[in-house]
Amino acid sequence: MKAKTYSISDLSKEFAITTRTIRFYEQQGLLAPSRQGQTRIYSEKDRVRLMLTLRGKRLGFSLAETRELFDMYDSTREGDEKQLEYMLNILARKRADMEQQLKDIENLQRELASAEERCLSALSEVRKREKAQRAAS
Amino acid sequence: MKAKTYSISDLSKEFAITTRTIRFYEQQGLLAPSRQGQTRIYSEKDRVRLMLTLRGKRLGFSLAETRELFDMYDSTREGDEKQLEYMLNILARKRADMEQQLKDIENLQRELASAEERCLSALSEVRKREKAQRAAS
DNA sequence: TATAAAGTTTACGTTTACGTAAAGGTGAAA
DNA sequence: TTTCACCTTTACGTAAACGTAAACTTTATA
Repeated sequence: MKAKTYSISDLSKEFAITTRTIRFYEQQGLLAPSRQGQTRIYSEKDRVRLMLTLRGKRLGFSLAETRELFDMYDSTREGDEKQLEYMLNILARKRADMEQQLKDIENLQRELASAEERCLSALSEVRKREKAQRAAS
Repeated sequence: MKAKTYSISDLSKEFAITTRTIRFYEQQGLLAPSRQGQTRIYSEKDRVRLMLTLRGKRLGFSLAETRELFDMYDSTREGDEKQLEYMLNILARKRADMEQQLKDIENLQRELASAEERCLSALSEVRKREKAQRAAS
């Protein structure tokens, strides 16, 4: 039952972020580490929340949005009807957002691939010409 | 040969953004509309760039990044070897980013779906209990 | 015991991406 | 002709997400 814990620098190293960032997330209500005296002690749950927060960032979520999702997730246990309906709405919106992002990414991937092709062929053109030039000198 | 053009408010309506935003993007070098006197005239190319800029935003690109991509795309025509190699590097990085985002989205979609399930079953629980309560009164 | 290494709080600074006036020009309709 | 509606520039304001520095405590180690 020895629950694994982490120091702030453990987490900052693992996720390649500054301790300032981690404290800031706490201040924004995203993390709630326990304390040992003054020092923050992070549980596995805190670590997961940090991961989720960072993933949220990669997906364009604001910290406030992520926090809202966390809060709702927690309050879902209480089973308030209004809350549940509200959460379902948010979930539907997020899912729509993700659908859009999927399309965006697929399109961009296609474009990046074709840009890469054009780039490579332009590059081989340049190199062919260089070679010809060297041969002629 | 009558090339279609757009006014600033045309574009602001189409994309549901303010004219301030559009002018700001121009100031950041993302758009380059021609002028008729003082008034800006947007070409189809401008419109496409605006679309791409907005998509970039949805995918977490900064305006500076998007601008860099535009600039590179344009300068690719000139076929400078260094430039081409540089662009290929950037393209590779972006593709890796997009791969990560794809994974992020797939994971989040799964989680949203399961959160929705839990939410719905919690909701039906609540309603069942309410019904029972009404019947008992 | 002193000195580094890691932790803390407080607080002002910075960048990005616009928002929000203020003050004015231009052309068409009433 | 005046009154809209739409355009312009200039410029200060702002929210989000940290960066950075100062000043201090606690713990480990030489």
